[in-house]
Amino acid sequence: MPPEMTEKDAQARAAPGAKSRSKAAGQTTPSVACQFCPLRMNGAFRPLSACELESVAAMKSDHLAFAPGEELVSQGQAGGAFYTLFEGWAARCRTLADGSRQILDVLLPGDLIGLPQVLLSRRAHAVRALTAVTVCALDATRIETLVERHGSLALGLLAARVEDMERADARLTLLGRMGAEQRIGYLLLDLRDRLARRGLIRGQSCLLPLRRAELADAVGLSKVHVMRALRALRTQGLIELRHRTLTIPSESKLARFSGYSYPGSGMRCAIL
Amino acid sequence: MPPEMTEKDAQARAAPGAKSRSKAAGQTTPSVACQFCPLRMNGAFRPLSACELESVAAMKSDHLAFAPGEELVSQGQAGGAFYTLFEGWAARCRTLADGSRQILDVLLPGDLIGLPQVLLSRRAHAVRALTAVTVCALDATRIETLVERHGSLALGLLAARVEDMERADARLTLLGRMGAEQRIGYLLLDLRDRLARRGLIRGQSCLLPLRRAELADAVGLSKVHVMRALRALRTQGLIELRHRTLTIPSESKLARFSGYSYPGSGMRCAIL
DNA sequence: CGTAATCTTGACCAACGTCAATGTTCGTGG
DNA sequence: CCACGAACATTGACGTTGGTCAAGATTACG
Repeated sequence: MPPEMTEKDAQARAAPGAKSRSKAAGQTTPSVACQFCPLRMNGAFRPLSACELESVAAMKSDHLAFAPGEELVSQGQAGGAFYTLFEGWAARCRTLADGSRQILDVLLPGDLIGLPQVLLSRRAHAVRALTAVTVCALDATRIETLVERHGSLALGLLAARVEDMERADARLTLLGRMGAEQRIGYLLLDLRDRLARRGLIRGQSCLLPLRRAELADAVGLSKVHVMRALRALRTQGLIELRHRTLTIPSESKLARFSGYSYPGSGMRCAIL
Repeated sequence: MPPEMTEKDAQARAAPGAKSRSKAAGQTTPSVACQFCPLRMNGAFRPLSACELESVAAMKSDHLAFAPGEELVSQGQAGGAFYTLFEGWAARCRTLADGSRQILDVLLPGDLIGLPQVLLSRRAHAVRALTAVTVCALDATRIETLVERHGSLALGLLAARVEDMERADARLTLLGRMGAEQRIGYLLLDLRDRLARRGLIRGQSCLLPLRRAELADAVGLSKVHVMRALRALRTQGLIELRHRTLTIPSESKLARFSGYSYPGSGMRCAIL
């Protein structure tokens, strides 16, 4: 079952799409104040009191940009990068000794990046930009006072982690007990749903910047088999995916097919 | 890939080993004070200040016993069971519509049970006793004041969740990118290691109460294929598993084989 | 317009699931 | 203490899912 890698694949995924781009890692760009954060206005975060929001805003130290393919956090070393993803897509992923890769989760705007390093001073996985990305850099040292001062914010942060854990459980079940077509269907629905809840899409179509190889790494299949599953789903009229555009004609139909169930009134990340 | 189920299997796993046992669900048994908790004395938990320990001890409301096969928490409904596993083994697991089952994690003494219900008022998975089990029942309503009063305890709780997440990531990689023998080897090492860090085993052998079917549900394989993998591991001299007794001659050899890496100075659950 | 990356497909092979039959262990009642 | 039966463990034979290889079509982008 371990899908081995060719020389070519390995070098392709080192920086997909990014060739000789001169934009270097973590460029500072014009900042956005938390109080006027469009994500927060969209209801992507749980509502905060004025006082809490002030403390959160004080944590933001910078606004950085990364090119597609760049690593925001790399596997193995210690250190304290701590971000909120503001714009674009990223992936938490783990690379094995044999070069094969598992995408642990796809990160969307509003998701927190780097909590493990902050709390555990260890990083078992990397975070890589899938598209061009901007992030809010957070001052990790302030998290202690934040938690001490705002108990309800700490609870919210905890609840967000627990919710992440539930999503992780769902993915585990997906890989352990479900077939290729269901895996793909589930992943696509999950992404669509998360985007929708953050007010980032409207119609029944949306942009899906993931390549086939990345889909494969996310659901634990080979690139070729992902193709087969996609074709099967298309044949059944469940999805349409061409030119990076995903269309799901009937969300409920696909949900039934892939065993996806809608999460409760989910508020996601706790802070910006 | 979805391992379907026979009629017989389904009814077997409903209450494995427990037939007409009269011991009912959640019997109260003699309690143990947190201050003298043997687990804490073994260093299973992160050290607490006297003040913190007092608050934690105040949360403990009862000490309950469950028979093997009983559900401590059942899938789907709302409600606030909140425990620390004190003695015995349990499993978080999710049952699919077709009757197949995924074990999301094996719970050992010291692990927290029920945080999702407390924080999310939703339970996407059940928790089932694998052996006879006793738990410390916690008063869920007190968690808010606990977090507000003891910031460092809240951070610890958060860190423990993040650490859990890392283990979940490892399991995902396991199912997505590794073969049957590696999956089994990894699971066994992980269990052994967690037991050892809590001072629950000493030699190179230990009791492994998991049945073959449960191993299978944990690593996303069929019962039969688990057998094949076990045989292969035994042939290679990596493990010996007979009569519920697991022996790992060379931990480092098995670790190398299965891609297992030892976690940092891990302190696990934050409270009792 | 040309080159490299990605997508797509077919043919073939390995890993894993399913079915079914036979031992083994263990608890229970005689 | 022994005999019985019900889970549980183990194994072989065979079918299905998914991986690998390799070639061509299409797209993205300079």
